[in-house]
Amino acid sequence: MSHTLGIRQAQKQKTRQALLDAALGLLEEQSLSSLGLREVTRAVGIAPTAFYRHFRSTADLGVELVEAALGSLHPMIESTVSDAGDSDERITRAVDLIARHVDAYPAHVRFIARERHGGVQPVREAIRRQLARFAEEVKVALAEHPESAGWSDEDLLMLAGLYVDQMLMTASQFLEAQEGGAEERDRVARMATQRLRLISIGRHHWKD
Amino acid sequence: MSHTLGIRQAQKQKTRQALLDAALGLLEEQSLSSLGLREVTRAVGIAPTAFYRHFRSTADLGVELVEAALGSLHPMIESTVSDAGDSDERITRAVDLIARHVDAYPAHVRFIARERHGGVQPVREAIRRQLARFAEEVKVALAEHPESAGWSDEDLLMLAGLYVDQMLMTASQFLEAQEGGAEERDRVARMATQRLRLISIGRHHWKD
DNA sequence: AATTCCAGAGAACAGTTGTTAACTGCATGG
DNA sequence: CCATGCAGTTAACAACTGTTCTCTGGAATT
Repeated sequence: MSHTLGIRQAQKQKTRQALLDAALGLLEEQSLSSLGLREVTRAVGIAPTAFYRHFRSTADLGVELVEAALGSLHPMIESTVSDAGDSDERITRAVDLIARHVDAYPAHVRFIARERHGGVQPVREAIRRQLARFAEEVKVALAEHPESAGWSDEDLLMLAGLYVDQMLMTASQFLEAQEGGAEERDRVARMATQRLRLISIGRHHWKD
Repeated sequence: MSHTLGIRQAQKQKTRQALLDAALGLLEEQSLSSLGLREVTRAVGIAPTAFYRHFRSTADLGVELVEAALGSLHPMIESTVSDAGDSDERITRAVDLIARHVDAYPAHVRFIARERHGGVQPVREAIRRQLARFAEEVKVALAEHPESAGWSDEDLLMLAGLYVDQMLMTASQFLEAQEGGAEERDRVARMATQRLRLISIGRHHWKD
């Protein structure tokens, strides 16, 4: 159905993706505000000037990285909240899902955690917008649960935001624990599980 | 009682403090990993080489900034948790305290939020250590409350960590809302209050 | 087949960076 | 009062940065 895009545009998208990947790699040990344009092109193996064919600046590249990173996170959120099952097993499954995601896309998680409060305003803004969108989706999903009867819209959004923040926090903690041994990761998993349990309990007694 | 420290060491500490302050100012619109040594000395008005009389590198300076920033935050934590009073008014007072702190030391708050997951490993480590210390203190304070009867040590630490993270999160949100109008700050305050309420409810029903 | 288009190369620009070395002047301790 | 110590200066280094302009080769269009 999609017509074959031509050799030309295909190559362009290929080097463009290479730039994004290289940047993500370099950002493992620095922040975006110190990432140099030449540094990225050197890692890809193209001339510095060719960078401008794809991005206006490294900040621009950063904004696109936000889409990529949070795009990969998006399906996870849905399956975390919307799915049914016992409350406790829903929680352990969510934590497990986060752990797997961190293992699969560590650079994405690191990028979001780092640049959410980072030194590049447009990137912060992009992350903030996407996370607000996530929270909105979670809110809608929560509203369908029977436990949410009598909840105000604002309180539902509060809870959704709490879940989203908690998810990011947990992901970042898994990332830090990645270097450490398996017992360190287990500790993070247990802590995160208990946090979610406490939130869940608070949620069920909210109406009192 | 403290003997007068001499003109010499006094001047040294003065320019040293000037370097720290200048760095904190420059870090409002960038991250530590892109902060240049020359940039800082230029802002202070001394020669670049004089920097080495005080710090080995900008990362070194960053570690000292952690002590300064979290030192100012330390007394706040105590008065947040340990003080008595009705649960609800304790919460609103805590949120108010956070808001005041952000107004008083915005650069400190920004620095911690930014560098907690930032690109400079020694600084991340320093922040992590200090926050762990905070959580430990909060845990001890919580253990004294009558509501904490029957809680395991690990669960108490989980709750303490949740409080600390929540405090930082709220502070960072107040900072973002600082540019916005008063209604934006009110929204943040309300959200934070409700989050703490939910956590408090979960805490009281934990034993079930 | 002839023409246009455009991703990437190459060279050059004015600045910037961290770090070294050898210095100066002044407060300090003997 | 004189010798030492040391915060800060000056000069110079090689290496790096973002950005502009001009050029080229091959795919795309006509």
